[in-house]
Formats: sequence, C-alpha cells, structure tokens
Amino acid sequence: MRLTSRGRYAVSAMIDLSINQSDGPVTLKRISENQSISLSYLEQLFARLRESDLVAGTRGPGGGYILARDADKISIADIVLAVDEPLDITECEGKKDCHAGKQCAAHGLWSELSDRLHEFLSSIYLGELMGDGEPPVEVVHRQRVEAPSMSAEQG
Amino acid sequence: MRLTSRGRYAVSAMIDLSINQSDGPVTLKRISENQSISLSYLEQLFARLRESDLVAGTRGPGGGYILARDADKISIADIVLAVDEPLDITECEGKKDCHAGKQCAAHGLWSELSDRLHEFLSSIYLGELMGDGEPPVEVVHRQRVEAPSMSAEQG
DNA sequence: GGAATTACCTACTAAAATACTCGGAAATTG
DNA sequence: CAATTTCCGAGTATTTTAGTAGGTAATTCC
Repeated sequence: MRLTSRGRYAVSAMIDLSINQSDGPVTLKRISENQSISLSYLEQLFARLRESDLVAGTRGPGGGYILARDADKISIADIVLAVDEPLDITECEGKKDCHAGKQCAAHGLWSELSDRLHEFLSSIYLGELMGDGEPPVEVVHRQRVEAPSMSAEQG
Repeated sequence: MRLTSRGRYAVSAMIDLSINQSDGPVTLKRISENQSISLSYLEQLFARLRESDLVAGTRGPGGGYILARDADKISIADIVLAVDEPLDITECEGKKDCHAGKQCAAHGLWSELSDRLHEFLSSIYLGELMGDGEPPVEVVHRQRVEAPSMSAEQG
C-alpha cells in the first residue's frame, strides 16, 4: 500500500464530492475548478473510482457524479486502492533467490507494517471525516507485533 | 505525508540494518544484496538517513552503518520523512485563489487526514516491529474529527 | 429533431520522480 | 601501500504523474 499525490487527489476529489453532492450530481468540471486538477486527469481517476463502485455517473445536463454508497461506507483505503494500485514489490514472494533467513524476515516485517497501515486507512471513513456520521469503530488498539516465524515460506 | 516505494526501500533497509547490526556495522553492500537495491541508490538513501541522525556510518574495513539510536526510539515516520520529503501540495495555503468555502473545507479535511496518518506512523517504532521491545504507547485512540471551522485562514 | 451538456473512452505527450550508473575522494584497517 | 567502505556529485534511463487532444454516447431542454 502506497500513498502518492494521485491518492491525495482522489481523496480530495471524493471529499469535495461528498461535500457538494447535497445539491445533486456534481460535475467533474466543478471539482476540477475547486481542487485545481485538470478535467481529463479527473476523468481518469473517476474511471477507476467507478470501476471500484465508489462513485456513479449520470450523463447529460444536470448530470455528474454522486457517491455510489453512503460516505460512512467508503473508507480512505477504498479510495487509495482504487486509484493507486498496490505495487507490493516484495521481490521474494515465492521466488527462490530470497534465501529463507534474515533478509526474508525484513520482508515479512515490511508486509506486517503494510498490513497495519492498510488496516488504519480502512478504519477511516469519508463520512467520519466530513463529521456527519458516527465513527464506526471507537478504538483501534495498538497491538504488539510478533516477529514472524522464520519458516521458508515466510518471505 | 506520502508513502512511496522509496519510503518502502528505506524502511526495509532500516529493518535489515536493525536485524543485522548485532554483528557490528552493516555494510551497504550487504543490505544491497539482501534487499535487492542498487548500492548507489542505497548510498543516497543513507545520506538522508544520516542527515536525519537515524544512522551513523564508519568508514574503512569492518565499517558500515549502525542505528544512531535505539530501535525503540526510531519511528516509521522518522524514516519515511527522512527520505520522502513531505510535499504537501495543498495549493491554497496563503494563496488568494482559494476562496474561503467548500473547496477549502476539502483541503482542511485532507490535512486533517494527513496529520492522522503521520500520528499513526509516528507511533510505530522500529524496535517494536522487530519484537525486541515494549510498545512505547499502549493504545492510540481513534478520535472523532471535528470539521474545521470555515474561517478564511482555514485553507 | 437539434443543440447543449456531461459522462465516457483512447491515444499521445510533457514534466517530474525514481532508481540507477559512473567516477571519483576521504577515512580507516591491516 | 593496498583494500575496504563511507561519502560525494554529475549524469541518465525508466517509470509515473499529470495533462492534452479528439473524439463517442447518453441525456436534457428547447
């Protein structure tokens, strides 16, 4: 899981959409002007958001985009993953050139961290950010991470 | 705060260093081989990690890098920020072209989210990941986010 | 039906970041 | 002195990002 400026644009656009959709569908042109993102680039982002069923578009005058489901059901992780494909470059998964050992432990620990980040961003919902909904989970407990056992499969 | 593959490389390298430094200083050549990162690229990453006082290098045979302080005192945010400069592209901060209004609210909400991510990654320590230390803070409470008040300065 | 609007789609391009290459100099060890 | 390893700066190939261009399809309003 990574978080680049593209993910930022997508999250900002979704926040903008969430704020403005009370007036009905929001045009990309409007979001483009609000957020200073080029229209065509927004189109590309929304193509992915649509594929992931986060938004729905209607054509024609008065058309635009609305959230495909309630803002309380759309997590930040949903948005980021929709536009920013995972690209988990843990070279060693399944490959033989990563000898089971300390370097594999490093990879295992990275993916442990990556999982925790994903869990964190999955726990923050758009609606919660807008302040118009209850936080769905009250507390995320910090958990002690066990070092992964160093079996050969672990890499 | 963003998290790109460069941050991933840096974190992986630091994990590798943390695992291996019990034998004394770890050479970049070794990390390079372990993590499949080019030596020169690692040098560039470690130049930044050194500037941020996260690692210390010693030259000559038997030299290499060690952590500059205890692994329990180095957070993931420390590492990521050292190599991946913030680049907070909230266009509107201080600029007049972001009229106080809904679009500014979107920016405010983004930076709220960004702060939360930073807080999260600041709460995870290298030592904790390795499993050789106590988590320094037991629980990070999820907090309800208040929508920022929409004053003109808010953008 | 026709014009306007808006999503939707594909290909191309400029700019930026990423990851790497090269060729060294400086310190340290033996 | 030779080997090792950090330290340093310039340059480059690749990839990603962000934007441009030129459409087609659906819908609304006149």
